[in-house]
Amino acid sequence: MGEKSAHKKQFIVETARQVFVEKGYKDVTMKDIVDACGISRGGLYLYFESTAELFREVLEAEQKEKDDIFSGEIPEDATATDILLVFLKEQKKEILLKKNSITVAAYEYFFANKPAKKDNLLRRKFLESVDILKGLIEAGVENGEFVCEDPESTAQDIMFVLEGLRVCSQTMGLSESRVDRELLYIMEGLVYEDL
Amino acid sequence: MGEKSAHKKQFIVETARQVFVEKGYKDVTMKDIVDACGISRGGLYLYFESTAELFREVLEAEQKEKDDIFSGEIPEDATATDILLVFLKEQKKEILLKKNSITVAAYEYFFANKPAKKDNLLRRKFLESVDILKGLIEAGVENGEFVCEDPESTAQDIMFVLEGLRVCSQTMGLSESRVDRELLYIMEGLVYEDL
Amino acid sequence: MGEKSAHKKQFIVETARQVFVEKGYKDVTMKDIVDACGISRGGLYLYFESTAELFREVLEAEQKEKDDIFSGEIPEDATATDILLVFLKEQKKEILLKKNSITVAAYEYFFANKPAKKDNLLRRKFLESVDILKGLIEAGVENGEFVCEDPESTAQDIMFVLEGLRVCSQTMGLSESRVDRELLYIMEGLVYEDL
Amino acid sequence: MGEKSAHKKQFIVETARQVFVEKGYKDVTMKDIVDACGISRGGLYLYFESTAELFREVLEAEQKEKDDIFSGEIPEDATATDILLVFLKEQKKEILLKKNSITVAAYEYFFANKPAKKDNLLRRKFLESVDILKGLIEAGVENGEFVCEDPESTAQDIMFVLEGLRVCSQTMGLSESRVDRELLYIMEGLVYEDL
DNA sequence: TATGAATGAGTCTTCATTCAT
DNA sequence: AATGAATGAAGACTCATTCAT
Repeated sequence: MGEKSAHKKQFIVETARQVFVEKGYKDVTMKDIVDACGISRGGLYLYFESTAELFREVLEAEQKEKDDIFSGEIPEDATATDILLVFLKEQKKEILLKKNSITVAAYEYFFANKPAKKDNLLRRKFLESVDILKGLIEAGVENGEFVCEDPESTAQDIMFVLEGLRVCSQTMGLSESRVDRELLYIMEGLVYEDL
Repeated sequence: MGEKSAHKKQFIVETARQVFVEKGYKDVTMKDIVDACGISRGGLYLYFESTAELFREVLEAEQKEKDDIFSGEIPEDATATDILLVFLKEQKKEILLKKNSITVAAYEYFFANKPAKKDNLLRRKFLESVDILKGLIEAGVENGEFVCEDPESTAQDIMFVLEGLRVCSQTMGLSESRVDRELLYIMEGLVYEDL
Repeated sequence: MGEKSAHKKQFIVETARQVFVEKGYKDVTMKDIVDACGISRGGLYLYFESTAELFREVLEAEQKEKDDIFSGEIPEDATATDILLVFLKEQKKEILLKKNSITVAAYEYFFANKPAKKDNLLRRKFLESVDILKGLIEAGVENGEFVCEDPESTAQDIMFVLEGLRVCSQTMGLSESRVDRELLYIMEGLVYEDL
Repeated sequence: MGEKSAHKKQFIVETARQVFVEKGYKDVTMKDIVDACGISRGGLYLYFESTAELFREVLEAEQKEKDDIFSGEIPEDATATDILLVFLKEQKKEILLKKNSITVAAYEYFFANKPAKKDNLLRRKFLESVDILKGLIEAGVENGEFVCEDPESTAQDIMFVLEGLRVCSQTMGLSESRVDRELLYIMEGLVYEDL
């Protein structure tokens, strides 16, 4: 595949992402992609043989873009609390977003397709996030910001809560205040002053 | 609709439930139902005009069966801790179940269909559960079993965690030990001895 | 068939008439009739084996009701001109009616079903009307009201014009003024004073 | 759509025309068209999304072919009488045709679909014909061939008669002699010598 | 590489008709 | 006579996929 083709492939992936964001995973047809991209049916098949393959590439591209769970800017002298707050704020934003998130499509995809554990992007991302959070909590404990006996479990707990918020937001709707309350609850479980 | 028809309708709902359990929501066609039930195409339409309507009835039937989140047996002299443990154990069982659960289908349905808040079964069930948990925690605090400053937030937190476990289990797979660890984490946050 | 059955049959025919008036002939299903009559599917088949048979009975009932083309009241001392005007006025009313007329359904039926000439109700009615008109014109000529060299051809011409107005009204829409103009044209061709 | 596709589209329209001629409008299914054309179901939908759309194109193609009501040959030195005779002869031919005419299908279509007046092809064609006839009659009056006080009303009258003949022919059947008699009646109402 | 016409399998939905009660 | 549940054939429509150009 030449350079030009690579560009086209990337273009398709980016365009397809929007389609998946808007329609989820299962409802997207090859025609939807073709129409959105303005290319021919045959043309699409030169690059992707199914929506499943295309979706996997969308997810991978997604990963490359934010290889860090902190897409926000973090100042040099930020405390652990600062960083955690930034992280939770970003998660909150994404959780409350009705559209423009690939979340629902990803759930739909992984409900139907169970890749081997090591190939499961959602799982990798989850574990990665747990790890980073764990490090952050340990740092906070170290410098006296946080109180936490089991940083790993706490990190995992936070991730499960976030996943719960995410899915609840998409299935039953969540008000901002309800999300705030939950995130506050998480923070209060960690910071020293509250005790 | 006579008595006989009512039976048939119930039979269809029960049979359809299995189909939804096996295939999720979106992949299920009227033909799948027809085949599973061994009835004619036209016959099914006498009772349900779409898979959506049928699925709603499946969910409602589901609700009627367990109108209480504690389907397990609870002894008269059970402590709050006992009851909470029973509840979490049942949740764990359901979370780890690969199949035989309508969970995935329900998620798929509610991703695609957003009923008004008061009609949203998932939401109703969630809030109901929060309420019951809250009562349980308050009772535990009362008699000195639990330590909890904000029972409602804690109850809600537990429910979000469970929802997170549920969706993670279905999308990335969860080992029993990981679930156990998380549930233990929840319990430890509540019981007195841990402090 | 007992007396009671005859009543029910008549009830079905009358109810079905309304359905045909509203939906034309081809779009009417047995279910439409069943619903309109509030009877059972099987029940309808006891009396009529198809919409075609039912429609024929509707037409026949129609005929019995107005066995005369002059459904309006005609005073004893009416002149030929008076009678002709009454007739044309009634025709005009029917022609301009958007609904409540069986016309379209009848056209649809006879487009698809060509009964033998003697069984063709539309034809019988047409010829009958020509005959009556012819007699009327002859009477008018007799007493000097009309000028007409060939009453039969004139009668037939009038009927063709009315049929043309009818079908044009239903396919392309006709304004009242256009109908008036045409009917006036017909009258002027007959009455003496105009020459 | 490329040149080739345009040909195929035209082929479908022409083939469909025959189907509509044979079965009328309402009884024609997409399958009928597909079978007649020897193409696939999906293929047809590439060009037309319904029988209604297809039928409209058939009508439009019909119009393009004979954009003049005089499809017959008219010699240079023809009199108004000649031309009118040619016109009526063609009309007669079409009226008496049992098949090969799109008439019935058009009636069925316009019974069920009432386009805005300016979009109603039947109406446009009717008014156009009235206009041409009016011009012809005026020319005939000018040179002494015809006697007519109101050429427009007369033209309209002729068109209503023709429409009446057309619909009667298709619903009750008309003998050639009956049509001849009516057309003769029309001519006699115009030409000078008869008075 | 790229196109887009073409295919045909699959699903949805409606309807006339039957038949056990 | 009357009911209405049940059937299955038939038509509408969509979609993944192929293939000649």
